[in-house]
This record gives sequence, structure tokens and C-alpha cells, in this order.
Amino acid sequence: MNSNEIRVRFAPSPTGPLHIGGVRTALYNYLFAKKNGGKFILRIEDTDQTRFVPGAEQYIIESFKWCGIEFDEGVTIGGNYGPYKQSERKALYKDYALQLINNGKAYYAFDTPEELSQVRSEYEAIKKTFVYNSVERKNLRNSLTLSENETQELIAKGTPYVIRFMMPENEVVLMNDLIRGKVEVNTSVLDDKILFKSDGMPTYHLANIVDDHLMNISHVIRGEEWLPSLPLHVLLYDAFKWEKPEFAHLPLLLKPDGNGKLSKRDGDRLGFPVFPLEWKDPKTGDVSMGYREQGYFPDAFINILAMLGWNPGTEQEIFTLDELTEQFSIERVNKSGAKFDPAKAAWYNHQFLITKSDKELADKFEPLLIEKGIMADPDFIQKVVGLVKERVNFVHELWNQSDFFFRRPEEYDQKAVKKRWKADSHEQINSVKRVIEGINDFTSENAEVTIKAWIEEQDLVLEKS
RNA sequence: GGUCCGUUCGUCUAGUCAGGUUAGGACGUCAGGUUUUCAUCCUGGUAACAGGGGUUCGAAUCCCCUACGGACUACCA
Repeated sequence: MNSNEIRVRFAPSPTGPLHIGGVRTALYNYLFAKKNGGKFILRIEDTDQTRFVPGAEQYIIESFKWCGIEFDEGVTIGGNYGPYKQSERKALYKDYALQLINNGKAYYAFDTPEELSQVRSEYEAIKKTFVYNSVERKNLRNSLTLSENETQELIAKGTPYVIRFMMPENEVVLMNDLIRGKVEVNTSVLDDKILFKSDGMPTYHLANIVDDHLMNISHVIRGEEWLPSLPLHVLLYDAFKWEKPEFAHLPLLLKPDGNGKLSKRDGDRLGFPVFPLEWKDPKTGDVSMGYREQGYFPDAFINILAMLGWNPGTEQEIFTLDELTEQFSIERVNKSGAKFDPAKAAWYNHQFLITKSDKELADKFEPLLIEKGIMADPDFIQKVVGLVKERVNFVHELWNQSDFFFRRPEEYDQKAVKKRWKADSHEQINSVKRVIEGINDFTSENAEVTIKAWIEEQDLVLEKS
């Protein structure tokens, strides 16, 4: 890069709700930028018109707002490198694709998707892998096999075409990854990837490289699923004769049980959220739960995600965002995927909950009480919350621990009644009730002393259970 | 199938780069203690270096092979 400035970006596609793996990727980018005094950018990669989902972009923005992750530049915020939405940068990409054609690094291809899938299935049938590469492109319809005139004629006639990268024949691409170290791949196993689609839009590969370059991105920190396309990207930077950013590929978030990438289905199946915020699918109307709605605190949520794949090397486990920023380092990110553990997630939330003030918790609890038709004095709610917060992981669990403060019990624990309720219990309860009513200065200390004295007096001993 | 990446308790992980630890912590779980309940808290237990070969006095750590897992293999990102 032409400066030492650290600039990183998070570049989601607005194709649905943001997965927590995406949130973690963004978080690591954010921490890296803040730690190094750099800038964090939000770029929307909406080059696939067919997968656009209304509301997804807004969802992404709202998610980060809830988490407390702030961008320095990007959609809705602006900045000196805008626009930050690829659909608004559309005009720019074709020139770069053409530049590659002129340099002999790319070519026009006229194969239709149908033709290609036909060829692929033919290869499949004989158990061979079709690779659109230096060998195969000689047998297909493109500006390499057609004459210059034929090519121009086809284009002039409006024949749909794509622009493909001309993958070198037999070269070893050397790459470096900040997390994995050296990686090398031979180009002979790589495809002539499409850079520019017949609908006039660039593919991810082209748009991503062009924008990262134009936006002066210094470090590309993204999910491991991108590692296989790193050679292409590196070759693309070389083809443009651009200086490359540093790359870091983050390990994946895995299912809690079994193996594989964490998906929406796992959340539904195991009963925990996979998305930061609740999401209602605009098409099907299906609702997916969110961390926010399930009662997770944003700071707990961030802490959980941060520890899935990274640790500071000390025994500290609870962090504020500022502490994470201070201690984060990309070198300490793990190589292997992490299984998400809902039980530990709940524990983290508990850790944050008990540090919240009674007031804050009461404010969150009050709407739940109102929902149940209970109007209680805020000071009273606070006292109750203070009494029971140690025993819950989430605000909504407060009700089960404290309902008797707000209403008369509707039923008794049958087992306890059967076991404990004796002939004289009624009399004893009334007796202790009178004792409690008789306490003038009602504090926990006074109550304890008085009731213990009453126990002595009544000569009641604990019945071992 | 091919390419690439990975592999320490059930889970998150420390330790690997600079070879020598009773392989540490946390979650979970189990037991005990405190609290005349429960929860908190405290103490203790449980449980791992994927396998096999090397190199070395000595390997979780370095090298090789195997196995297993994952990602990618679209005119999706």
C-alpha cells in the first residue's frame, strides 16, 4: 500500500440476515483496526442482483449498532473512498476488466451456462473433473479461439459474453496468510474464473480486488471459505501490477454437535440463535431468533464471539470491548474451527448480568412484568432484582425466580408439599408469620436473628432430607 | 473425485515458533463444604496431545506417512 495506514473492511452481501460467523469476522477486523490505530470500513457487496433480499442491508447495520461495533467509513456513514455499495460503483468495474483483456490477462467467453453445465455433466459421467483452464479453453467459444473480427462481431450483435481470467498454465503461486503462514498452489488446478458477468456486473473476485485496491485496504481479514480463491486474488493483483494487501483467513464457526459449518438450521434444531437480531424472512415469513431478543447483552455477545477462535494467552475470559481492543492480536487467532457452545454462551451472559446495576436490570424486567399485567413500583422491582439476579442467566428468567413477589402463588410444588407439609405446619407458618410481622426494623440481619430465635424457642430442628 | 486448510479433556482453549511442565485454565458434569431451602461462593474429582514411523539423551512441540474432519470446486458471495 502506498501508506502505512491500516485500513480493513467488512464486506457482506445483503442476501439475508448476518450470521454470527460474519459478526465475528467483523469483530476481528474492528479489533485489529482499533488496536493499530486504523480505519474500519463497511462495504456492501451487492453484485448479485438475483440474491438481493430487501431489508438485509438495514439488518446488517442495525446488528452492528446493537453490538456497539462502529465503522469509520462505509454505507450510510460515507467517507473519502465512496460509494461503499458495489451496485453504485458498477460503472467502474468494466474498465478494469477491459484493462486485463488488453494486457492479455483475460478474455471474452461466449459459452452459455447451459453449454457449460452440459460439458460438466459429461465430465462427471466419466468421473473426471472439468476445469475451465488453459487446456479446455482451447475447445470452447471465446476470444482466444475466435478471430478478433469474429469476437467483435459477436459483441456488436449483442451476444451475451463474460470476461474470464486467463489462468497461467503451470505456475506455483506463493501466498502468505497471517494466520496460516505460507500456502502454495499450482495454477494448473485452477479455473479461468469469471470476472465480469453477462449481466454487466462484476463477480466477487473482480469487484473485491478492485475495491480493496481503490479503497486502499491494507489487510484483508475474512472467513476461511475464501482461502481457496486466494491464488486467484493474488494473481489478479499481479495482473494489475498492484501492491497486495496482507491476508488473514479466519477459522470457521462449527455446529455444536457433529461437524460442519454452523448454519441457521442448527440454531433452530438446538434452540439457540445463529443471528444477532431476530429476522423475519420477507418471502416465507419465517422468523429466526436473535441474540438480542433472547436476552443476551451486546457486550456478552461480543465477548462470546471474541473467544471463539482467539484468546489473549492469559486466563482472563471476561472482557469489555475496550479490553479486547487493547489485547487483540491477529497472531493469536487459532487455525482450527470452533464449535459453538450454547451452555458457555449462557454462562458468559450470566457473568455480565451480575455486574449490571439493579436499576438497569429492573428497567429491562419491568416491560416483562407489564406484559403479565403487573404494575409494580420501580423501586420495588429493583429490590427484587437485586435479590434474585445471582440465580439467573437472562433477564427473562427473573420472573421464574421472583414471581411470588408480584402475585400470590397459583399452585404449590406438589412434591415439596407431600414431603414437608405436616399436621402442625399450618400452625407453624402462622406463627412465623406473626413473628415476621413483628419485626420493626426489617433488615435481613434483623429478620435472621429474629427467626432464628423463634426456631430456638420452638425447638425446631432441621429434618435431613 | 480434485485442490487447499485443519486435528490437545465432551466443548472453548494454554502450552508448539526458541524440544525437558504432575500437559494448565474455563464451560459442562460429579462429589463435598458454606448458606437450615435454592442460587451464589469455596474445595476437590472427572477428562485430552488422532495413529504410525523417524530425528533426539529426551517429542504435544521438529520431519515424514496414514487416518479423520472441514472449506472450496457457480455468470453466489
